[in-house]
Amino acid sequence: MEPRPDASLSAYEASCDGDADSGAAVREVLDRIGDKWSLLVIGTLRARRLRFTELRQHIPGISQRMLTLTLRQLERDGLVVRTAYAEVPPRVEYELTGLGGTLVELAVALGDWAMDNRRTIEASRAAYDEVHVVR
Amino acid sequence: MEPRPDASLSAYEASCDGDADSGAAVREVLDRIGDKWSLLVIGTLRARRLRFTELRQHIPGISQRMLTLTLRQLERDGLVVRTAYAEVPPRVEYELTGLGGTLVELAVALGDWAMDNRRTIEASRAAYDEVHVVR
DNA sequence: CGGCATCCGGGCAGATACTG
DNA sequence: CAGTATCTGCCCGGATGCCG
Repeated sequence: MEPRPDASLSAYEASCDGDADSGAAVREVLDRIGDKWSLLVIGTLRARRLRFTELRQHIPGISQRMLTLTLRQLERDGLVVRTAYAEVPPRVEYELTGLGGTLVELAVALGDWAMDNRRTIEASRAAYDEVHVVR
Repeated sequence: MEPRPDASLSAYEASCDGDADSGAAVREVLDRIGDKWSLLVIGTLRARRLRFTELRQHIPGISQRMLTLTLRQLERDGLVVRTAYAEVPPRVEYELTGLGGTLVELAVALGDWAMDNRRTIEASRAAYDEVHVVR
């Protein structure tokens, strides 16, 4: 399929216009970047390339396993490049690709949105629970 | 997707600057909107309020259960309002709140990004698999 | 129509141990 | 240091049935 001819036509609108598999494509990509860690990893790499352990320290709560798996997926999708140096001890660095660079802005924007609105969301949750709690 | 007034300080930077739980807050919110369906639901509601069944039709592949659960979470977070009409047969409509409206732009931007880059990503995956496939 | 309750299977993700 | 390998538990999410 050709790139969208009309820039004002969003993916959601396009997916309503009879292009059956474009919606599926959006979901497929959204599944990848919308998982638990991908956006966080991408956002953490916004400034500079980082080593595996550095990356892990900047993302509290991620396990070694999940960081490895997430990085493999991002590498496969062409969002991140992995560079291993033949040294002892080994050193591996990760950095964003050009494609990853176009996504990092959105990742940071989402992170900022989360920061800006977390108080509001917490309050909303508390209010909701106040009403819906099962006593 | 307007940058914040103090555009120099992103959430990621802030989370590196000693505010220990801001990173956790970002992850918490990202967990919510970064799940399988939330962004899709929000994006689908960008134009107008929709009934439950309409929503479901616009999001192929979502089960009734997951749509219900997703809508409950979004309602709890104050991103969506649920309006039930006392009619027979019953009618329930969902629409974005003001807060949800600020997020929908990011959701659409992500969807557009996914659409614009899906070819590239597919190619990257194919190339990666070509090298890494286990024969 | 728009749910909720229940069951259940697969895979996601943590913990641990081991390796180049 | 930067991973793999393996086991395991548990939660996500689909299917089904029932209800207001």
